[in-house]
Amino acid sequence: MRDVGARAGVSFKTVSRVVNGEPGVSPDLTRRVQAAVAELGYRPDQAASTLRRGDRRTSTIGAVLTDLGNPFSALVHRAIVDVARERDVVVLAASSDEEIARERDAIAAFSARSVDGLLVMATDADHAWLDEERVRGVAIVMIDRPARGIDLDAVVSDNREGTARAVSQLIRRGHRRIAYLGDLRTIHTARERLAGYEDALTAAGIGVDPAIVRLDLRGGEPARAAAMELLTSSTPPTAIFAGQNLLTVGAVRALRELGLHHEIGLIGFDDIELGDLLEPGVTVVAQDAGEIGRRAAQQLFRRIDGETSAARQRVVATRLLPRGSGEIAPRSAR
Amino acid sequence: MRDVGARAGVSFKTVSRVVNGEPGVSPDLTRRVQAAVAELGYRPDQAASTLRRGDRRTSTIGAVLTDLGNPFSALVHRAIVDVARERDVVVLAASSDEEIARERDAIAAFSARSVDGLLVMATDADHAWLDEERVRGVAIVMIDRPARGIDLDAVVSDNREGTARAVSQLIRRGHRRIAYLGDLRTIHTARERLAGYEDALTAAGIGVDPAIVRLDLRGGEPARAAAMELLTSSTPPTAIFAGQNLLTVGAVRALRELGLHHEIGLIGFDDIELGDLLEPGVTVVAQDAGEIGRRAAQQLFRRIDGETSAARQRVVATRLLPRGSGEIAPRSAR
DNA sequence: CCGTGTAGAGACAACGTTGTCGAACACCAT
DNA sequence: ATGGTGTTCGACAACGTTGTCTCTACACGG
Repeated sequence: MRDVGARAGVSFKTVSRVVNGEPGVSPDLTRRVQAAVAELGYRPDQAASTLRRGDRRTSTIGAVLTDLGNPFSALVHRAIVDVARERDVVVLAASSDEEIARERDAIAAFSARSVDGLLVMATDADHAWLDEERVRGVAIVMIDRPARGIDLDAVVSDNREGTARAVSQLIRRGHRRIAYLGDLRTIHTARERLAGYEDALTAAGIGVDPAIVRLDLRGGEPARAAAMELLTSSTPPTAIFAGQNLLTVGAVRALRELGLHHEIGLIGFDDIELGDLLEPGVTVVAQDAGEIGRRAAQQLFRRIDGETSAARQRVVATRLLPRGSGEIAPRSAR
Repeated sequence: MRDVGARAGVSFKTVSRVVNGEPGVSPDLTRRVQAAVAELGYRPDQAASTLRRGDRRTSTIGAVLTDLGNPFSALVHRAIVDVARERDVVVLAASSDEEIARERDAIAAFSARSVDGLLVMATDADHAWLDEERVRGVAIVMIDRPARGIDLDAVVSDNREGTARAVSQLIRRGHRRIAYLGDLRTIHTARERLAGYEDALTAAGIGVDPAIVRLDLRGGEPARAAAMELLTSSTPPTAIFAGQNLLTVGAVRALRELGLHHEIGLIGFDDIELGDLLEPGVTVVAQDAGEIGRRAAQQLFRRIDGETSAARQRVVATRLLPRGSGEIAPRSAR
């Protein structure tokens, strides 16, 4: 700035005025300063500017997602970045891999860089410590899962209802013995989906048989193994509900291996790519990842802009996409 | 810092020393300062620190990818963030959507925040202007595509060779009439893959028939339409090579619709999820997205650490994954 | 012709931090 | 007792900006 001022024959303060479009600079000087800026390739330092300015805004937000490589997180992230771009805000992102330590490290790193806001896909732990950040003036909105131990905005899917609707459909088709494959019970959404499964069975007057409920499955391979075991047991299920996208893929693999993909009903939670091209197509409860990211980001910016209403949980509806596998009736009902 | 100093009964400079672990502070004072830091919940301001420090490092880098929601970009991004995390560096990310204006906006936004380095999946335009950033001291490594008009490090797939190998395999199976579906010719990798296709045909003494080469296809639907047209023409191809993941999906859909998926050969560039579960499995030339992101990030940090050797292009090998569709022989050769 | 108002520009301080220097003090050898 | 040498700390300036105040010059009205 000093150099630009020297070149234009003005003080550096006048350069500041021109750069920020403040009124009260004569057209003549404005032109000269702009020329000098262009010649020297000067660009203002945003960090120094925020340091001095009153509002202390960095126009930067942070997003902590479970796994940036997972399609669901990736779509959420993309939506966040798109909303942020409209406001000339940039986004820092990190993967927590469901580990609280990583999540805290990421938030600390973002906080040290004075982000204006945080979007967090929370691991399963008490999040009361987030209050420290809030006190510092950081806006926070939870994504996909509410926070425990602190009252914060959240944007989530209707995990429980979506799952219940899907399981009810299996029941309507005649299934009575429906197995459940679930992710880590420490994950809030996994618990919600399990509850939805139980809701549907209970509502239909069918008890929950713990023998065909397999939980804490982490990824496709454990899910495949669990499904194999269930299907080859003496009292196999006639349908399977898989509570997460990778688990659904594992179940598909097991059904293929056993040649049962046209016999056993299957519905998965969360869409899987090309699910419609498989034989049969894989029926899923699809989440709207883009909508979740978008609404969370919008809410975050409302908070950053000073909205002070009570924290609120917003639910984004899931959609049941019938593609074949979920419409298979049990042999007994054909 | 001032407050912490007051509380501990020392000057704020001593607090700075303790916080930064500088030697020469008595154990007694160190303890008192640490206690005060904890009590007040003090955390240093990274921006102010960088402003004052000599090296001007922000421990922040920026990544401009084509589409953060696309699985390929997402995996690259994830790998970058993982490498950065080991060095306590955070990552800003943006989608360019192949638009040069968006790319420049993103880079300008990152630059204003004084990133230490940039990773760029370049749109097809002259990138000589990137020199401005380099002059400012920003390290730059190109991802997936080299930069035009400026000599910069790059980490890319062996698009041309990978495609040639795959097309050669189709030829070995007996195919003579192999159609090509390609993305925008403005994209560097799309041109390389097309060249690989031509290489393989030429090497086998088969001419390139422009009638079965369809270019500038943007996404799955145009690809499906093009494949439908080709397959229903009077002289249809016996095999298809699809030059991008979404185009491959489009081709699969067309083949399904026509019931030709067990008749016509198909190989796609870039892996598609569940490609192995389709009937037949989809043979692809798989890129190692994680490796590309990892190596690019590592090279970037070497530059940030001061490596000054000449710019170099690194090639990450692709792998041909035979899954069925690429091993179908033409009717004439059965 | 003088006083007053106003536009335009610069001087200065401050944001939170770190680099540099020097002051105060303790300790040791002479 | 004297001088030298560390050790420990604080005062001060500076990083690149912006907010506030002040100063100058000029136009205008009475």
